[in-house]
Amino acid sequence: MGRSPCCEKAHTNKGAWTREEDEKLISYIKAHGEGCWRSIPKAAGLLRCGKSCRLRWINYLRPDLKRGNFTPEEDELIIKLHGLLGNKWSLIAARLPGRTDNEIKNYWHTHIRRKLLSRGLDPRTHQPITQPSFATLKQEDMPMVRETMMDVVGDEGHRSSRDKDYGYLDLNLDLSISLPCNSSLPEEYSSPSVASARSAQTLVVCMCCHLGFQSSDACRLCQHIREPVAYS
DNA sequence: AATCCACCCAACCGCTACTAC
DNA sequence: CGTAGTAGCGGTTGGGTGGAT
Repeated sequence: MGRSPCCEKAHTNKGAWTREEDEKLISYIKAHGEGCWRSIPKAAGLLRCGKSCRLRWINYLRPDLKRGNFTPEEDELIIKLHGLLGNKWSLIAARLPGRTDNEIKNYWHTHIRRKLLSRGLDPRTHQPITQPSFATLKQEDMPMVRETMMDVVGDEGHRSSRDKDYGYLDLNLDLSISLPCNSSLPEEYSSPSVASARSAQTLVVCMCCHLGFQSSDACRLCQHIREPVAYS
């Protein structure tokens, strides 16, 4: 059983918004707030689906949007945040006041990707294209890496309590993540895939240590490794 | 002047997460 | 606990625009 459509497609406009539609949406939201998007089109007298209204408001009509070119500082911040968060455009946008996820996503694909490539960096991994990188890791390696990452980032994209305590994103956003490589690693970190990463001489950095949280109780790796990881 | 092509960006689509019942 | 409705997210598309030929 499929889901019912979000709106009556036969009676909705599609495509570019007109000035009149914009004005109707703006005046309605100014008067009533952002409430229930599904009901807004009818209430505002628009022949659009709620989804379309939401996108139009968030990406274009919101009064707090900062239009215009990205500054070099914003560029660098986007690059660093993307290195940390990946394609989580909404999380990246949350740290760039006045910018939308859609805007950042477009800007990434049109400008920053090329900028990274020109620097010899893989836009997806942020690693030098000639060196072993995330892209070389096997799929089965990813859950542990992801879990380690989530230990620091927290869920729902909000700052975790540790994040609040340390304000880590303001300290160091130039992150690199890899699999552990240490003879004292517990068995769970001694899988064949880890061994293969070692043999590839991948640069191994515990994210918590890299961020300056040595021996943090929050880090599962640090719970096992009380000595600093030997960097290659 | 006409055509082609690459680029940009607004908007759409499909999916997932969340919430209420 | 399962289902349905809704909001939000990320990937993709397509129209507009400007430069090159």
